[in-house]
Amino acid sequence: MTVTLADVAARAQVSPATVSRVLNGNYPVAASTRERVLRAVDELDYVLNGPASALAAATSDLVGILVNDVADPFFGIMASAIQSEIGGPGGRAGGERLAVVCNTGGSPERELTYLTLLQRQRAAAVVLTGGAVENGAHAEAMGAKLRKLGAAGTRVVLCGRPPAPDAVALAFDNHGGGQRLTEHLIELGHRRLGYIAGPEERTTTRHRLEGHREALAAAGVKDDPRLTVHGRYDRRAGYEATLELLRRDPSLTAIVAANDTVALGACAALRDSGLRIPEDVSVAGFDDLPFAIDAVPALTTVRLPLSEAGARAGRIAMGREEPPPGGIATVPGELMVRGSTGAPRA
Amino acid sequence: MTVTLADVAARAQVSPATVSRVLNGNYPVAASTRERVLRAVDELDYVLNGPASALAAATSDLVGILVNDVADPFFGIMASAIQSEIGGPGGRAGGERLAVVCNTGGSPERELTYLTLLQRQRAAAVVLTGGAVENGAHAEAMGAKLRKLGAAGTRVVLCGRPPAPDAVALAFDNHGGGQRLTEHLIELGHRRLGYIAGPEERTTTRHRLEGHREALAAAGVKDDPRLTVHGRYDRRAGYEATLELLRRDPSLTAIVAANDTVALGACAALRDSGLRIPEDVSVAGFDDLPFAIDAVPALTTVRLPLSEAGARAGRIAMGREEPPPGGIATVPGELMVRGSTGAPRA
DNA sequence: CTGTTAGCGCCTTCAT
DNA sequence: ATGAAGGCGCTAACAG
Repeated sequence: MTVTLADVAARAQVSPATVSRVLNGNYPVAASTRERVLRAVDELDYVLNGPASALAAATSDLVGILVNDVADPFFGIMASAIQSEIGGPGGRAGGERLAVVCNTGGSPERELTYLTLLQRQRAAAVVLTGGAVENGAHAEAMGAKLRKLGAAGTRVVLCGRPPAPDAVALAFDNHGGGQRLTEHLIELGHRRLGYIAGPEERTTTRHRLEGHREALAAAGVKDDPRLTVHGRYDRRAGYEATLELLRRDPSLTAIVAANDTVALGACAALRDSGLRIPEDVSVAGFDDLPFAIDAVPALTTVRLPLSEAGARAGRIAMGREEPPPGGIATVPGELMVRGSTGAPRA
Repeated sequence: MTVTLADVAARAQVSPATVSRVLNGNYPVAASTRERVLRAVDELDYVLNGPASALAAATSDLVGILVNDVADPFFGIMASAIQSEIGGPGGRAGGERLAVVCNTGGSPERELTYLTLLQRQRAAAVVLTGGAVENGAHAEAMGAKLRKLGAAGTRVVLCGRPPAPDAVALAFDNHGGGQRLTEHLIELGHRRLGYIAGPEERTTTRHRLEGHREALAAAGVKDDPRLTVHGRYDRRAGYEATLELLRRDPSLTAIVAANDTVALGACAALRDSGLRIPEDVSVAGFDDLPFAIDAVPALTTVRLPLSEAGARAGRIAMGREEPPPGGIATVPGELMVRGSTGAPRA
């Protein structure tokens, strides 16, 4: 029924092994023979059987990419960049590798489940993106799983995620970025700053928040715990948290959001409350997603090189670039000062 | 070295066949036996070999998703929704299916290449998203490829893509949406409308543009060809096209953009030109991506139910929902009137 | 450079 | 309800 390698071999009058060699191109084959084989492949419209090939060779052309949610540009951009680097020569059968994108929704259980599924597929590599959940038990389970993957020959790379044993890590400098952002606001003269943080248990949330607090402390600004509100990393959380912050302290002059999406929600809440940005309240985000520049006024934020980091993670995962020394690199963020922040009202 | 099914069988003191049956759960096994097997699996930390399993069973747990670029929320949202529906029971070994996301960049060649790669993987299903390129030769090659996939047992679903033979299609009503949008502007009193279209050869571009022209014709507004500019589906194209349109006709009072991203670029260009929205020039987009509502003023656009359509495509691809009658359904868009459109200046 | 020979690890009739 | 046996399609030594 379906055409197999043996059929091709018969038609080209060579052995199956030779056909395999031509297809994989990792072995010398006479030009004339190759020609004949390729013609037979074409005539028979033969398509290699991936599973069979993977079974025999004990490797596959699949690369796993774990994200919270591809619908979120933060992850979509990284996934896209990773993917752009996993193709190319070096692999089996044409060097084309497929990206398996897994939406974990940030759930530790799903992360583990997907890693097992990728292990089952004998994935060539796995890239985990975004912050991790802080939970001892889970961290341990995760570490064990990553170790097993590594032992099975799957390269593991963390992208925008804090370092972990047994994995190469490209970590974003969330701490430093958060710090510089708040320093910027303090320099502008702000003293009453509201902070809309992400979910409590995530590393990203904690690091950005710690940077913020450090900047406050360094400037001798007292950190009023009532001015920090936690919520999810989405627009609605930003909207509601802003209303809450305004309720708690109508005199605040700036709002720092966990990320750009949250910041947009904050802007909407401020507008709906009749407050001008930045005349009445300054707003800052984090990430510098594409839409940040189109906010009105344009959003002051910390630019993370998502695309560059993703591409690099992809290359490392493919063994096309050396891992950073010690297996860990910190990717800095860049403060982007735009129109949404200004001097506080008098 | 690596634990195999036989190892599990030995430890549980049953035959490999029994272990297989327990793992796949599609065959009666005594509760006590199952118990023993599962314990052995656990103790040995056994992980099924996907390729071997796929080879023997002649099916895989992979589902292909073709997109232009996951970094674009338009595609990211659909990919995310599709993915959310491909898991669940019904499949092999736990029913978890993996999504293989393929960035085609809109290139016909890459589309074909990825389809071959998915065919090679014996993918359980493939969902193609977004508009198609209009090109006879390519359409034919594509049709042939889809037919082969279908013949090999891979379910093929088109999502937000015009119908094609041998595939179930959920098509967006780009034509109708484009038409209603322009009708809206005409009703507001606009007569000089600039149109920023997408790339020439794409179905999405053509359908939206035709809807626009039809609305113009119906209202007896002459369609000045100089007021239509083609460009890519990105912000920069919108920016540049807007400057070009303003150059060609400074008297225009409205700009209709190919999509929301392009519309943001248009807004930026207008602001930079010192023009107010909508007092001087109205702007409209298409898609209603999440950021559209946060534009200032909020963007009038046509809402496409990307998430709903993606979810439905995913269910159909998994055989969990009946395909629409005739294999074709048209998904309507909804006109969202917001602040970026208003009456033309006097 | 090419053919021969064994599996890779699992599923699935066919018996029992 | 369980076991035995063959083969899924390909690759990787090993010869030649």
